[in-house]
Amino acid sequence: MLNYNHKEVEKKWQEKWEKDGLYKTSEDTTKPKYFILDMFPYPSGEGLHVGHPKGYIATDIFARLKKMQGYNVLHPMGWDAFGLPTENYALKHKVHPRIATAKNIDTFKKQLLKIGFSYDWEREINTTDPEFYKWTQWAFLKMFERGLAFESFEPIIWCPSCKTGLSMEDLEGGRCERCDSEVERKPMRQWVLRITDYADRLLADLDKLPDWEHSIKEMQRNWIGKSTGAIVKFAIVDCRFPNEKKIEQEIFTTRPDTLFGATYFVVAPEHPLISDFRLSISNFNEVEEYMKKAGAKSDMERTELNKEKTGVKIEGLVAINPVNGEELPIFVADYVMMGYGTGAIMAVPAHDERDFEFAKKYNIKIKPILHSYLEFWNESEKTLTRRTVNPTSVNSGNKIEDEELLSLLKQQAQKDINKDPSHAITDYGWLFDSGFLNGYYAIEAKEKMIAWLTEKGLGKRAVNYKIKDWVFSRQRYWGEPIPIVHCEKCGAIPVPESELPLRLPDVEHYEPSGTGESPLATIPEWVNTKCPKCGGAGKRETNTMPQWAGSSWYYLRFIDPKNNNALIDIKKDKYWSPVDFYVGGAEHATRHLIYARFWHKFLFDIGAVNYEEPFTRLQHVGLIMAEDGRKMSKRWGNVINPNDIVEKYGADALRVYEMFMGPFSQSVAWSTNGLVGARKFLERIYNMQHATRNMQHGGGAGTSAILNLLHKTIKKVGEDILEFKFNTAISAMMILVNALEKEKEISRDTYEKFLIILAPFAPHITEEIWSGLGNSESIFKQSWPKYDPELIKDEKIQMVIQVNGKLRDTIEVDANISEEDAKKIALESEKVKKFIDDKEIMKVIFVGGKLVNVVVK
RNA sequence: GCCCGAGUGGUGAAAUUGGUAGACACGAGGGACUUAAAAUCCCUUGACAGCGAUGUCGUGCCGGUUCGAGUCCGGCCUCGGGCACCA
Repeated sequence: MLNYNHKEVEKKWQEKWEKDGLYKTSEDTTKPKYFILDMFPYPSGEGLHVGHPKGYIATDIFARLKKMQGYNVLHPMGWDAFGLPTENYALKHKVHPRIATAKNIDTFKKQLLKIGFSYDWEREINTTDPEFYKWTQWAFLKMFERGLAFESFEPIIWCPSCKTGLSMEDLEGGRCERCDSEVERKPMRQWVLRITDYADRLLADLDKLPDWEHSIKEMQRNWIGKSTGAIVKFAIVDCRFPNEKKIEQEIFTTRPDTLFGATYFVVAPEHPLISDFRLSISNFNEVEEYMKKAGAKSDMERTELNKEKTGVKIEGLVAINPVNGEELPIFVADYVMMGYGTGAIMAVPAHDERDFEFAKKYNIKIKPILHSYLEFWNESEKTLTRRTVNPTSVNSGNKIEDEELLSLLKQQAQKDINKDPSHAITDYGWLFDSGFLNGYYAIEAKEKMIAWLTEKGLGKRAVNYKIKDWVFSRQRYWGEPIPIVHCEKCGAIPVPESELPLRLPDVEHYEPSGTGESPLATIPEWVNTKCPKCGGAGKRETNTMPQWAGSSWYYLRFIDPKNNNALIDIKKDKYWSPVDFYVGGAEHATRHLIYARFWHKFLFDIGAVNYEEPFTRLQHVGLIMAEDGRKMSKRWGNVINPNDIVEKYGADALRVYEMFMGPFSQSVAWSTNGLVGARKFLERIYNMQHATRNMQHGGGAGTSAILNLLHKTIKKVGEDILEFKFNTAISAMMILVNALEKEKEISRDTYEKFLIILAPFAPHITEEIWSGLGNSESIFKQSWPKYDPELIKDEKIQMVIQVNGKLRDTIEVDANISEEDAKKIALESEKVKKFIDDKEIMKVIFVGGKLVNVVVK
């Protein structure tokens, strides 16, 4: 038996490929292109574990296939290296983040190189490289020019442990995603990107991405969270002067059709209305106390305590319902959020669960105004039947004119609310007690109400999004400096493009101040500068950009990594963009992938790129769990380093095993036994060289059964790779190997074709065998074998014979057997006869090339 | 609570438009080779009954459509993911 020495072989070929520039990207634009991209890693201090390369292996196999099929393939790698994890690591270990980053990248790269990826390392990028972040800053300035980047003074989310402001996307369950601390609200100056301006396009264009996974699109839709409804103006009146309208307070509602059912009005504890009217509020002390209590609660507590709603009635003020002039009591309650809509709502307890709960607790009137069904008691059968009142049974089809029917619906609604509170939830139905909306169905009533409000100037159609503008500044050191100078005379002035990159100063101390000031603020020689506009004294912006800045556009730079004049050459972008296939973790669905789509659309708007969406096809990679079923983590001590696996079993075994584990996007637990299986599979292939040793090149095509199987395998492997079904591709190759092993001799041609289709999975061992067979050119310069459609046709098939759908016999017949012959053979089968002997044959069903089913009674 | 997705052997899993359920692999059991072990090779391996041929049952549960359902429809249950007082 030959002994396969993976260590020697893998090293040999990795050096040779590197020396020959085998993976250098071709710029021959006459060929079709394919841009296949991994989400570039964040080089942490911990190095890669075996789960990380899973996606990289998949894209590598795909890239190699595409290259062998004649495409110009762009398959690059780089480093997303700015941000808190490195900075915290650096503080802890007392090394400068720059040094730590360089060290971590070195570790990561060494790990990746051992696995034998076909990356074009000449295009390697690093977000912390000034030549790279020059363009991150440039894009920021372009946004600033267009008012998309602006300074805001609204309170933001602050992580006391990371000592920085965060964006909505940086939270996980209301806590800091990075350190799991409870976050606070902190009023401070910050830079914000107006991503909400793009919310509608980000949502609508998801429909233009058919090759994105459904689940990820769904997550983005939920995150953007579009609601359509109306803004309605309520007058706020001081009870002492009922005829004097103080102000108009707007509310947002998705259900303007239920305006007649509003029985109270609520404002968020942070709402300015309260302090503006403090003199009108007779119980201001009580209200103020509630506001303080609510303010002391973190966002976490506020949502966790959602079982019991709290609030305080504001005495001395009422809100006037614009549709009927009714006076509504006003409450302050923390179930209404300042950050969504207008921070004030009309409450319709009969048709909203939350309002219902609150109204019950504080004894507020619950007034139903719509319902959809009636119940009838059948005395003889003693049953209660529920009948939905449907539009067709009603007059013209869309409006109930019958007063009696409406009054029955009203009685039913009242009955249901008294009986079972769960009936009180928002429901669609026919309206009553609603003035001009009486008799209409809710959906139409909504439109009628919007039209009415608009006409009277009391409101208008409105859209609200859950997505918030992107808080874009961090009060930390390790990030891109924001290229702005503050001048007392001129305000915030952009650093001129010619001065980019604005380099991050190299300093000894970069500890966060914790006060909301960036560590950069402590370096006077850096902070103090001239105003680019007036030349007077100016101070540099000291906040830095968040970790997600560079990753929002990095993929473009791979196309043109060394361009000094532009972010990307528009012609090169035209050829290579968009990314044809993007593979990475699902955890980026609502952060990186939304940010990148936003930046890309912006770059498109300013004419910097040609296409509106950056990623055509998107696939998420399933996690690899530890053997104990938990996540691999230092904390559990169950991390497996790919270096150890490569050392012991070889990179090819690792690659084949990770692709064979199960469906690509599913998470699976690591199994060393399974890995050993992959290694054995490769050894068997290596040892098969014996059987081919004496064969002449191109000689002996092999038996027809083997040829048939070979061509079926070529077809299946090619198709499965394109669909990311690597597990079944490998299984097909295993079936072929099992069959080849049973042969005394293997044709050289068959063996070589098989090696080529295996090569993307196991590049080292196949290249070694390939060269050992006397081939001087790399196996990766071969073109992907074509299967012969004639050869994969089966002449004989196993025809299944069923009786009443149950398998009773299988008989080998000609593949193109006629219906008549098939039925005849089926009925003559001894096994079948046993089951139809004493029965009447009702019919016989024939499915060509598959089966005969005899139906008997 | 709301929105997605998924439930198949001891395990990871396969299964064109509805057409042989469990491919392929791991594990387990048995055997060959060996002084012995490892490695390798061969056989068995969904459950139940049977010496066997074979039969019955079987894709989370209940029901339906169909000659025929893992696959389609209706109603549940469980698990995973996302969002979470978003008006």
